[in-house]
Amino acid sequence: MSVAVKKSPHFNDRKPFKRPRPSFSQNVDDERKRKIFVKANGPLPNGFHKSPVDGHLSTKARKSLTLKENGASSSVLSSSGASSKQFSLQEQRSKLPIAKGKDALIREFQAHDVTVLLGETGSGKTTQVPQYLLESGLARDGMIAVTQPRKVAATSLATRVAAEQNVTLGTSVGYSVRFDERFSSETRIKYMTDGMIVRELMSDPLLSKYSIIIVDEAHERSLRTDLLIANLKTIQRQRNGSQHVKGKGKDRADASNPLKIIIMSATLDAEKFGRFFSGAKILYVQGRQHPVKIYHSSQGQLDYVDAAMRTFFQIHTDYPLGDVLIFLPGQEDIESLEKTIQIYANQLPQDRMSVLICPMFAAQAAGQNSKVFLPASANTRKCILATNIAETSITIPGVKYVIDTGKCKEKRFLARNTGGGFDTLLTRDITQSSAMQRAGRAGREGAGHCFRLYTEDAFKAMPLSAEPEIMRCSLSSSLLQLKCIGQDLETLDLMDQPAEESMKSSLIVLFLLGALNREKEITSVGRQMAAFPLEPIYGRAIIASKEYGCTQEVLDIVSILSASSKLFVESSEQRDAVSEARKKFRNVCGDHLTILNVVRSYQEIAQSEGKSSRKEWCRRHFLNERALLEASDIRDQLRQTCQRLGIDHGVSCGDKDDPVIYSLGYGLAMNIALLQPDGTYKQTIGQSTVKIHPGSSLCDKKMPAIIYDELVYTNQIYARGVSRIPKSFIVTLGALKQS
DNA sequence: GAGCACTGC
Repeated sequence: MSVAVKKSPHFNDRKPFKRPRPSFSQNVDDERKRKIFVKANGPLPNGFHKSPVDGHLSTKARKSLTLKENGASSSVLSSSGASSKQFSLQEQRSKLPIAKGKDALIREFQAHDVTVLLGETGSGKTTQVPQYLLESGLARDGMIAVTQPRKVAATSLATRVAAEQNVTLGTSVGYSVRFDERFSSETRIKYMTDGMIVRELMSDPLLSKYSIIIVDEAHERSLRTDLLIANLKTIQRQRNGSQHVKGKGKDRADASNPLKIIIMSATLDAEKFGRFFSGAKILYVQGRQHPVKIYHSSQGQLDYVDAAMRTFFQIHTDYPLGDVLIFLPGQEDIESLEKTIQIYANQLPQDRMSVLICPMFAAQAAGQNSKVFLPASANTRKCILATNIAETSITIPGVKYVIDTGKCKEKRFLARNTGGGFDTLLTRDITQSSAMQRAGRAGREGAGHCFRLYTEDAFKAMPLSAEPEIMRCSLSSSLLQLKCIGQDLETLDLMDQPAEESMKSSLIVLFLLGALNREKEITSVGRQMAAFPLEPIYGRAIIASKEYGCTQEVLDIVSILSASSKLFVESSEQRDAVSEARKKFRNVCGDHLTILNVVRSYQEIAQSEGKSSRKEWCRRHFLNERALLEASDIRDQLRQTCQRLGIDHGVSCGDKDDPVIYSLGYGLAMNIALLQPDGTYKQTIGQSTVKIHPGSSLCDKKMPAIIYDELVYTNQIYARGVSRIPKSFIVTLGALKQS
């Protein structure tokens, strides 16, 4: 396996790059001095074990549990006719760290209404606990919901657990995510996204179908997880409250339907969940991970891209075969590092392992991203340059070495008192839990190494975990949803309360959109907006499209805008070809109608051509077909909502542009900027000077007035998704606002 | 002339 390499690489000193960069030196001693790592002596940082530890369960600073060994097979499984494959699944189950604590766990779940279960990766808690609960009968006749922040997690976990239960997916074990669900009346364990169950709150405020709700990955503190947890606390009080009051309890319809809550989280921040649910039992399960040796840089690295490059070649020359995963904040750094590594790799001696570079980031075309999953040819080391996409969303096999720059990009909403605000997208230091997660990526298949391009002191200075999303995103969508079920952000018992400015700004936004009245009560327009699974601004645009007779067009545009994949794929290599291909769809009005042109052209192709020529057409025009396919799912869903609300989704304005712009204008009424004499644009609400984003079709165009989808601050404040709008219409909108 | 982490309904 291991390949002998010479001690010192003979790289020449040519500096083909703009960035000032210390190069590898040419003699051995110098090179050793330049190594930027010290071996980790003493205790490893939190969360890493030098050797795998067998699972056990313990309570911290509470009475300890007596552990009972559990038999190899468990009684819940329908064992009749179990195949050998099934048998080996059971064997695997019983070997999971959590299996030893099974009986103790069940006892604790039985005794407590709320349990906080802390477990490291590989403990098996997410797949096993729901099955333990089911077999113990604790769920009674109700369902067990297991919530996940991500769709893929929900579906793949359900598939796994159905296999372990030896049932067909969708029978007793199922899942429910947007656009995809598999469950039936007999479903007892349902994996679902947290967004899905928050939506369910609107039709069933007590979530009465579920007798146990397990909130997984709670430490991620996603917006929807936080909203769910807050609601669960009140729901539990309502459903269980009367239990303890004898006599009176019988009057309540739901007294017979108590709710158990299990919060699952990584180890950090445990106490906080415990405090929030006073009286919650906190349990710990140890995980099973291969050991990862962590090295910290002996001094801070100002130029982390350069440091990553040097570290990569240090690994490449000194360490045996195994792929390297480098975490970088964004596309720009990835592309720059890709070039540098490639140039040096080309100069490697013939007898050395060769290097295969795989860049990976969300905006990249899907085909390029999937390259990382293919095994590299013999004697080749894969070097994966990735954003945070590889931290939680995607697991790459074969990674043995991780290089962590300690940086990531973070989107943060800056609320304004005037209503709305803008997003910032800036590079910042990661958190300790993120650093541990990144390091863990080296220990998926065997022992690994993680090289941190920051000092141990810098690690200790990092915040433990990320600030909850609710503290740093726009709240208008959540506020509207809460208003629908008679709740308010201000009165809801949240784990962390968002800043007052942020709540105020979202109130103003919803008021200006006509979703709330002056008394902060939800209006009928507001209810309609909330029915759409969209940002309120786009819900408003659809409602306005009814008046302008262009619902079909607005649905087409809004579906693309709310798809998660980008419509236009990035390819830095063929920038000219891309802009040439894009010209074909360009509409003078701007980006929204350009999108509409793309959708219409694609629909034409889709009607007459087969799957493969559709694909080819997209490739030729540098379009991301995934975005178009996803948008078509979203459009179907929006059409259903329209139908429910009595909006005719088939109404079209044909080739007219103005009705579409006007409808969008209703939603984007706060997102208007006017051209200044000096050629810049200035917001009509708020004081900021904004620039049209270079990716926009209106970039460098001078329009008297524009509407935009969003503002993003990077180096300047950029308006993205821009269309021109007649000044006279702004007056109309303004007049409407006052009425 | 200049750029965009990741989710979710």
